[in-house]
Amino acid sequence: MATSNRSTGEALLFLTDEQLRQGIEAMFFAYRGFTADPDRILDKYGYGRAHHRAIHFINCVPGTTVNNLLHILGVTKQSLNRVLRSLIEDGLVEVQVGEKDRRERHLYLTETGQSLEQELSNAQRARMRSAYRDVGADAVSGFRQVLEAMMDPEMKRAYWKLRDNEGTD
Amino acid sequence: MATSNRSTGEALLFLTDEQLRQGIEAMFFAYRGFTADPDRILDKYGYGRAHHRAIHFINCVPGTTVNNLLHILGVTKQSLNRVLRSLIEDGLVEVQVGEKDRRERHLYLTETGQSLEQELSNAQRARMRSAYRDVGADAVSGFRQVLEAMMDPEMKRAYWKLRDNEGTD
DNA sequence: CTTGGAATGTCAACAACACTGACATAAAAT
DNA sequence: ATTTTATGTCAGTGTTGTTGACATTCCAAG
Repeated sequence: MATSNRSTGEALLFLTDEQLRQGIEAMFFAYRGFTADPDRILDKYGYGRAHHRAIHFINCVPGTTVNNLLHILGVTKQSLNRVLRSLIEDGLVEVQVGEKDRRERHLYLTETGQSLEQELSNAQRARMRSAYRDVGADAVSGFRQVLEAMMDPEMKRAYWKLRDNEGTD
Repeated sequence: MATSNRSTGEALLFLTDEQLRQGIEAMFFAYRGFTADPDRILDKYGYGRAHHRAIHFINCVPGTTVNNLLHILGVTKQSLNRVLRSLIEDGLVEVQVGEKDRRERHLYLTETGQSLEQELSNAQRARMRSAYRDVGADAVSGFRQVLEAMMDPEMKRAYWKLRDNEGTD
């Protein structure tokens, strides 16, 4: 095996291409599991993953503007607009024109929207909780560290911004 | 320091909805980073993520059949076929009719295909390697454990089957 | 050997959701 | 008054998933 140079410091990080490839595949299969439960629920309502993402972050940052959501989700406004339109038509999302800047549209989940958000995130959390329980707290900490290290710097900022919001706002 | 307030030391399972939600968002943002580099490369050649997945697993299990690939990727044969057709036309994948069962098509990467596979996986491995180095071996182990625990049982089997193959075959 | 069913793979059409580009509207900023 | 910003809309395109229909091949029962 490739772990022949155990004595040197480098060997502590088993960074063979083989190990890295396994990480890549684990990421692929795990993400499938990660989205499987919400996908089944969304299908019932005729929605897709794009709707889920919008609902998730509107719930997370109530009153967020379209532009803000755009940056978090990393899609074009045309793409987001299609999704938002259907959510608004179906009464899951409410729009409020900004008071200070009346160009802005602030987005909120209605009660119906919140209930779908609950249904979706309950399913997703259940899987996450079960995985966490299987492996223990130390593994979870490592999991989060690696994920964060894998993000683009921009995304890392968005991620932290969301985490700050919920503490202060 | 921005690193989380109380993650490392405690052996408790902090399974609050809030902590789980952060895990969900980390997964979302990290997967974006995970696919960003290959996506840029694929774009140059006019391919998409589906092509990447096919190339990856054909490289991983040379001579695999269409049906086998179908199950690994979790798509319909029609969807896979479109992708395979373009890869074959472009000379990246080679098809061999099965000797024992001539209904089967065995898939192999050509030299051109292998070189694209290298380009793609080098980019993806570079990010993975960098993330691994940032966090250390223990965190990596935890990362892999959680990912595996998040997979559907079916996918976990596929994941292990791939890891077995490369040792024996 | 022939026939019918199962397995495998291909072709065609369609839907979801991303993209770009062009344009419209309204409001804020200069 | 003009420019910039935030948002929304229309049209067109591409990738990737879906279903339905069909061709090919194998195998087994008659």
